[in-house]
Order: sequence, then structure tokens, then C-alpha cells
Amino acid sequence: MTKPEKLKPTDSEMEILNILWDKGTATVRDIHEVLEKQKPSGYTTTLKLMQIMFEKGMLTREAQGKMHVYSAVIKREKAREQVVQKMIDTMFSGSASQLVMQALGNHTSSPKELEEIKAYLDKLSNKK
Amino acid sequence: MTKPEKLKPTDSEMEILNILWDKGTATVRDIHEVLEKQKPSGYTTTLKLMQIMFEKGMLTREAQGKMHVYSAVIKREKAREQVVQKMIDTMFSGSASQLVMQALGNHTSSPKELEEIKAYLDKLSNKK
DNA sequence: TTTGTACTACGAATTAATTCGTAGCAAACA
DNA sequence: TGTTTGCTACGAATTAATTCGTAGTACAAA
Repeated sequence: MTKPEKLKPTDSEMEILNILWDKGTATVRDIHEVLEKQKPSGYTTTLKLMQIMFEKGMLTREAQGKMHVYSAVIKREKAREQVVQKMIDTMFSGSASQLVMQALGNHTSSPKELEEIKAYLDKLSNKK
Repeated sequence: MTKPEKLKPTDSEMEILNILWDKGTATVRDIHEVLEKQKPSGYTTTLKLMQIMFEKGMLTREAQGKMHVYSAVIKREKAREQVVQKMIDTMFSGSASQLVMQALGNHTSSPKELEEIKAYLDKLSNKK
């Protein structure tokens, strides 16, 4: 068990974490039912993944009857922070604003979202 | 050789790509010299990595004497776009503005950068 | 009580990334 | 003419992720 801080979830692990963050807690079956809608996979595959994530310290679990109820150790906010920071470092030479402009340029944002961002920027500037 | 579009570089591959994007073209030795400053590693490790990246279609190369001169197939901009899009999808439920605010909240940006972003936002809004 | 169901645990196969040693080859050099 | 130098190619070991089959167990249902 290492620090959850240093853990770098794989893509499969991220899928599980996302579901857990949405639900708060979940059993292997809960998770598996969601995953199955996205792509076919065996129950024991999900089970094994979650067992390994538990061993790695990414998940905690609690026996409930014969089942285990899992939850994520790392919070969604923290994971986002880490992953964004890493992307800034490795892909944008450490420049957050480069990343921001890249994300905005990807035209995925509506005018309303752009307004939100502008408001957020103003808040940041004023605080300084 | 699959489409370079679909390729997902590993961390080691990203290190090599970053150097190649900076230099434009480079030999294995060039790359290895840069990498070695960051962490110890054997020359043939770098060689093998670049050979595999070549086989995957991530790099092209050209014989020059007995050496190969490599360059990246995918452009930095394209790679950034892909990786940002993927992050938005997997970590931010598809919301670019969520990612933007996360990146800004990470306090890594100077007031000057914030101004740049604001200017960029205005340009976007007016264009719409 | 026997059978079925729904779990967990475990081990094994597969695939991919990473690392590096060794071999071969050609040009430069002593 | 050897011999060293610096490259590529190749194969093998290691490690990690992924997938799934099988076995064990406990509780519920027949």
C-alpha cells in the first residue's frame, strides 16, 4: 500500500473510479452492471480489477453480508487535480494557460460555458 | 501500421515525442543524450523504443549514412488536441469548461497569463 | 437434506511496455 | 591490415495490466 497520492490509475481503473465517484459506494456487481452496458466483459474480470485496486490502496471496502461494499480512497477533485497537473507538465511545458487555450479551442464549449469561464477568471483576477 | 490518429503514446513515448517536437528531427543518440540527463538508461533501450515507435507508425525515419534520422509523424498540436479531448471525456464528463476551471484553479497561472486567456475568450465570444 | 445461486479468492494465460545484452556490420583509425 | 568505434537489429527477461476459468463457501430454496 503506497500513498494514494502517487497512484496513476489505468484506463480500466478510471472507468471504475468514475462509477464509484458517481455512486459513492458500490459492490462489484453494481460496477459490473454499469460496465457491461459499455462493453462486454466477465464478472470476474471486474472483480479482479477491484481486488487489485483494493490491494493498491485505491479503494477501501467493507464486508456487508457476503459482499464487499467498495468506495474510492482518492476523491474525484484530487484525481482531477493530479491528472491535470501531469498533463500540464508533460504536454504543455508547464503552462496551464496553454492547456486552457487548447481546451477552449477544441470548440466543445457553448457560449454559456464561455461566460461562466469569464466570470471565473474575473473572480480570480480580483482576488489577486 | 495503424492510423497515427488512434495511437495513444505511453509515458516513455511521450518523453521521446517531446524531444522530437522540440528538435524537429533527431537521431537515437540525440534523443538518448537528452533522456540520460533526466534518468539513467541504456542506449539500446532508447533505440528499441524508437524502433517500436517506428513500427507503430508514430515516427518516420530516413537513413543518413549508417544512422537513422527520426521525426514525429503526429504533430504536437494534434497530440495535444487528442489528449485534451480524452481527458475531457474521461475525467470531466465531457465538459471542457470544467477542465478549464480545474486548470485555472491550480494557481499555476500568473496574472499575465490570466489576461491572455481573457483576451482569447473575448476573441472566441466575438467570433460566435 | 440436497441443489442452486451469488458471492470471494486464486491462479494461469495473454498481451504490451520496458530494459538491456549480444551480434553483426561498416567506416575510421592505428 | 587489423582493431576499435558507433551504429542497427534481434531476442530474451521482467514487470504490469487484463481477462477469465475454476474452486470454495454460505445462504436460500426445493
